[in-house]
Amino acid sequence: MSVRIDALDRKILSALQEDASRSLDEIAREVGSSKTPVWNRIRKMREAGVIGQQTVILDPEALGFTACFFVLIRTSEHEADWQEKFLQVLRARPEVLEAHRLAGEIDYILKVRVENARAYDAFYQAMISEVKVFNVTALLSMEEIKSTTMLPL
Amino acid sequence: MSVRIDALDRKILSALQEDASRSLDEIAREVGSSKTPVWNRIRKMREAGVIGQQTVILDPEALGFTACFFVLIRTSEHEADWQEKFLQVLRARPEVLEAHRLAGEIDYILKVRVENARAYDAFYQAMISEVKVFNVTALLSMEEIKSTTMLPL
DNA sequence: GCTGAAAGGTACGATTC
DNA sequence: GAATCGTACCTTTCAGC
Repeated sequence: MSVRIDALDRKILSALQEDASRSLDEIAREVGSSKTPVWNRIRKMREAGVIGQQTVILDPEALGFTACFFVLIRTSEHEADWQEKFLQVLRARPEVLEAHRLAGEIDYILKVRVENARAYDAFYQAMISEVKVFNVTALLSMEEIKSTTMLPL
Repeated sequence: MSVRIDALDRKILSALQEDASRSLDEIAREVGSSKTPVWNRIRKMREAGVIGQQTVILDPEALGFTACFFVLIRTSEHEADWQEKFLQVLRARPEVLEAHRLAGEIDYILKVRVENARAYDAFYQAMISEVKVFNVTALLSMEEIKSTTMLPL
């Protein structure tokens, strides 16, 4: 499951994060190695799950997703059953891009991307009808200052 | 700049989001078209910026980024100069994966990925030394329930 | 663990309808 | 707007160092 990641691995990961469309040759040149070793390392890291999904970042605005909310949730329920149900609901809803369970007063935070405020309300109504929550605060994003998936390797 | 996105475009985007490593042939088959039109549409959407960076999702835990914080920031400063400085600071810091300017009482939210709590404190100290903020609340993630970059097309 | 080469597949552009 | 084809390049494997 786990792998030792050395300096060369980190360089490879960094290059892939930046632009996964480049050829092995280019990446090998950039990290100061050659094709085969780079390819073997990538394969191993894929198998180990260090490298996950290969994807493409789309422009949400261009596709009509003009509203982004961060949702702070408090609950009075802390049983395992309730939590399991809640996680299922979150995972099933594609507009929930991120969900974290938190330490402290606020129990959960969600990042929700939708077409507009009405679509958010539809999501909110659907969520509270499926699972009981104590308090919900929605923070509306006015401007996406920064958004990256790149870890600071 | 902007493009009309039709149903076929959406299918293509959806397929690319899911797995950008597949060949044109496979994608064409999946969306019910053939290579050339699919390729032309992808090229146009890339040029228009609808399709952005092609990347790889890495496992943060496997790479030692065990701490994730959501940071709620209030400021007393609302002049353009201050804001410009603040944005520069956020954009320059690679541990800030997301930053949004918000409507309402809380002015900004950040998502910060770091090695551990000590690294977060280093980030926090650095940030407040560079720019004046009124109030900062850090929410510590205990569990990443869900994390995706895929828009619900 | 690295190098080099070889085979099969793939992207991309030109051309044609 | 879509199919066919050709070339250059790219991925993947494997034998030898």
